[in-house]
Amino acid sequence: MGSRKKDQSSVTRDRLLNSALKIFSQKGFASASIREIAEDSRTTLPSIYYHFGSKEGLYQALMREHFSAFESLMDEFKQTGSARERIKSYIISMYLRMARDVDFLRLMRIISYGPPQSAPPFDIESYRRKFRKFLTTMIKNGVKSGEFRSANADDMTWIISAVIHAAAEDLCSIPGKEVDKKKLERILDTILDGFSAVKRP
Amino acid sequence: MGSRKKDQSSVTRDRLLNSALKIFSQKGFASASIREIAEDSRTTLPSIYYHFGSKEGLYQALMREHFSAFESLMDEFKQTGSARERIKSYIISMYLRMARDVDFLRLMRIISYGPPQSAPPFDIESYRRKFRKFLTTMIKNGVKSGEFRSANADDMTWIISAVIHAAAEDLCSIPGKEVDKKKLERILDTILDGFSAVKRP
DNA sequence: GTCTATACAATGATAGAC
DNA sequence: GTCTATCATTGTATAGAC
Repeated sequence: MGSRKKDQSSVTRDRLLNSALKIFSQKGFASASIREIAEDSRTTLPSIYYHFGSKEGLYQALMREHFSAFESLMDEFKQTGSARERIKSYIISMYLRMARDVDFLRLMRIISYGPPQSAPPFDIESYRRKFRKFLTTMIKNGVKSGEFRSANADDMTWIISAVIHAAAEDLCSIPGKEVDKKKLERILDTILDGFSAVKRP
Repeated sequence: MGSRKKDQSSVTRDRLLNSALKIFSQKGFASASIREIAEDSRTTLPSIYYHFGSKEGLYQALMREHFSAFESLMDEFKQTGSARERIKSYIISMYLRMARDVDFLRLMRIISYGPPQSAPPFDIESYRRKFRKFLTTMIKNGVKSGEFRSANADDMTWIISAVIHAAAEDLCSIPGKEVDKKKLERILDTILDGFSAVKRP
């Protein structure tokens, strides 16, 4: 620890993390073999135990590393413009962030929607709650200001969540991505028209 | 074969299929062990090989059996009422059908969104295409009749697909189901307001 | 810190008795 | 048709040399 340049140890560690993301995102936790991760990283099996203690330790380190980037998206978001603008801007920025880390997105999907208890516990749910609360607040502000109809704000949040969910799914799909930034903007406009108190021109 | 009542053979077969749905839907294909399926069905391991040839044969038989029910939903749908009514009616009927076969829904989710190639190939995609074509046609009819705005019909289809996708996800989630028939109806109304050519009263 | 070699458990599949 | 017993393979994890 504490050397000026990257020593052999941290190089091995980084290579293991990169290969772990690659293999875990392809096969999930249970079906991925640490033998394959060791081979892919061009190190050996005991290196995993030296650096991370166990298969689960490697997995936890990987999750922590990538997850914080999505957390900070909410914290650093600038609340300016109309509710419609704010919602669109945030969802688009989230979409662009997801597009830059598709392998991790795939891993999250496998963990979330794959067999329960097939992966070690990791608190994804608290992030989801934070996201939904963030979104609901923006929507309720839009209702309060008269920009949106006084329909059920939870329903509206559910709809936007379904959209970002499906957009993430599209990013993960290998063949024929259907969504891009422009399409997502159109989709959000169509949906926000359903929220709007007055008809869009 | 061809006995008047259920003979021991078909009883064993049915028990194996029931246990297979239970275990596969909990653990996915790769992580499920046929030993556990044999135990759960209170038969033995070689029975699986006698009736289905292999682990994959058991899986294929299970998928075929449950999948046809969802196929027939489209074929038997009565096309009456406005575009809005037809879309709502079809999505709700699909939702109710899903709610009656949640274990299979979980299995489909694990297969679709889990690790690729961790399960034997089964053509789910052709069903999805059929579903989307079915939906697009209803929407385009609504545009043609002037009931919906002349916005992008593919975007509208994508939105409805995202909704049924998220509703399925909600059905699969163990704790705190958020959606029910009433909420789904409200959600569809809010979304269809965004499609509508005139403002709803 | 990194390697070779290996212990140990669990899996899919099969042989052969009944 | 159903069982007990067993094989070959693969998985996580570790011991010990360097």
